[in-house]
Amino acid sequence: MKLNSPRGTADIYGEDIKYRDFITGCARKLFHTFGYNEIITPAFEHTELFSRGIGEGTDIVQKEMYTFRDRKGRSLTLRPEGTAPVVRAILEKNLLSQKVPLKLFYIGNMFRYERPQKGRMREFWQVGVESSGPDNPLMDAEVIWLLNLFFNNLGFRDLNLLVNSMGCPDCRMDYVVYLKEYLKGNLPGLCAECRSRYEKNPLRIFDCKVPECKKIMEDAPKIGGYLCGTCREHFLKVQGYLNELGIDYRIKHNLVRGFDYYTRTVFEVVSGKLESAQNALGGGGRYDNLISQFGGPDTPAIGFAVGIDRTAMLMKQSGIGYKDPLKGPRFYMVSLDEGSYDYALKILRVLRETGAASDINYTVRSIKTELKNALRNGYDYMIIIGENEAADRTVTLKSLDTHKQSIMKFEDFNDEILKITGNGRS
RNA sequence: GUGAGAAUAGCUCAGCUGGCAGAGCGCAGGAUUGUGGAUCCUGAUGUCGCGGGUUCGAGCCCCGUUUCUCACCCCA
Repeated sequence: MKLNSPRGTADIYGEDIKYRDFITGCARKLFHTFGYNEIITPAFEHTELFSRGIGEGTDIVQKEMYTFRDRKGRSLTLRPEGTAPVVRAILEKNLLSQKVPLKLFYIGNMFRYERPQKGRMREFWQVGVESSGPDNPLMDAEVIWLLNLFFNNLGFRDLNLLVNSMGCPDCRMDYVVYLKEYLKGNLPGLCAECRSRYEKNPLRIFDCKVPECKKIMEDAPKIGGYLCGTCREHFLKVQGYLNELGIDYRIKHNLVRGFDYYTRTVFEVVSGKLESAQNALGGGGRYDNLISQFGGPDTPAIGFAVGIDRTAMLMKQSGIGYKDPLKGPRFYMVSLDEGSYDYALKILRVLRETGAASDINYTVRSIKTELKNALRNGYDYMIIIGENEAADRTVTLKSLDTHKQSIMKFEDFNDEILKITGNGRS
C-alpha cells in the first residue's frame, strides 16, 4: 500500500509551523486588542447551512463542497468557509442576546474540492473575524482597519487594499437592469462564458480575464453610480473613516465577491508580487441579511477571512521573517561513553527542570562527529561528559558561538544555566 | 470540471536509438584513542509512482491509473 496524503492536502511541519504560529499568534493578539473573542466551530456542518448561506448558484456550492452522508443518512459537508458556521453558532447559542456588537474570530481549516495548484489546496487554513450588530459605517472601517493592520504587523508593506460597495439588494437590482441594458448591445463581443453569465449573474462578468470582455466592461456602468441614497451615504462614511485612520486603500469599482450573502461594503487584500495566480490574501464584506435569512433577528454584520497558507507563502517569497517565541539557547548533552550516561542524565535533569531546551546523544559517537552534529542542528551550547567529568562530578560546558568552554562543579551548574537562559525567578 | 508538463537513492537530478541502475549533495565509518562546519579514504541505500501491453529484452515505446506542478474556472 502506497501511503500518501490525499490530493490537495499537505503535511505542515518544520519551519512552516513557525510561520503559521507567528501568523496566528499575531492574529490572536491583534484581534484581542480590537475586542474580538475566539470561537471554534465544527469542521463539518449540515450541508443545508452552506447551500442556503453561500448561495445555491455559487461555484462553491455547485461543485466544490466535500459533501458526504453519515451512518444515519444525514448530509454533512466539510466547511468551505467560516462565516456561515459562525452565524449558525451565534443563532444556536443565542449569543446576540448577551452582547452587541458581537465580535468573534476563528482560526480553522476549510475544505473545497478543486484542482490543487500553487496557493490553492483542498484543505487550507483561514483566520477570520465576524462582527454582528450595528450597521454603523464605523464598524466597516474598523474591520478594514483591522485587516490592514494585521498584514502590517506581520511585516507586509506593499499590499493593495481594494474596497467597493455592492449596494443593498434593492439598489443592486436597479443597477443590474442598467448593466444588462448596456451589455445587451455588446453581447456578441463577450466570450461564451460571459454570455451565459449575462442571465445568471451579470456582476461576475467584471471578473472575466478575456481581453475583449475586459475592454467592454471598462465602459460599463459602475455600481457606484447606482447606489441608493442610504448605501451611497454609508459607503461615503466608510471612506471618510478610512481616510481619518490614514489607511491606504483604493476603490475598485468592479470588485465583486463570490458569495451571495455580501451586501454593501466589500474589500480585498491582494499582492502584486505573489508568484502564483492566486493573489488574494484575504477579503470580506458586509452581510446584512444573512442572520435574518437564517431566522435570526434582523442583524447586520461584517467580516473577513485571511488565507494563512497564502500569507505564509508570500512571507517566505518576500523574505519577511517570523518571530519565534520559543527561541532561546539550546543545549546538546553529549556523553562520550556508555558508562557516563547515568551522570549525564543528572545534568539533563537540571537542564530540563530549569526550562532549558536540551537534547542528549542517544548514540555514543566520536566527539568530533558530535560537534559537527551540534553545529548542524543549530545548538548554542554543548555539554561534554566523559570519564573525567563523571569521576570528578564536574560539567564541561562549551559555547558553540564563542568556541570557549569551561569546567564547573556540578553544584554550580544549575545557577550557570539559569544565568544563560534567564529562566530564574525574578 | 477543461488543458499542458512531470514522477529514477533521504534531497537535486542525469540516464543516448530499447541492451548490467548512475552522479552530486546528504548519511554512516575512518585518517595513531576528548574538541569546529575543510580535505582525503571507505561504505550503505532503489518495487525507476502503480497496473497492464509491445518486445528476446522496457527507466526509456503504448494504454490505463494515482500523485505532483502550472494554467483555466473560481477563490483564501
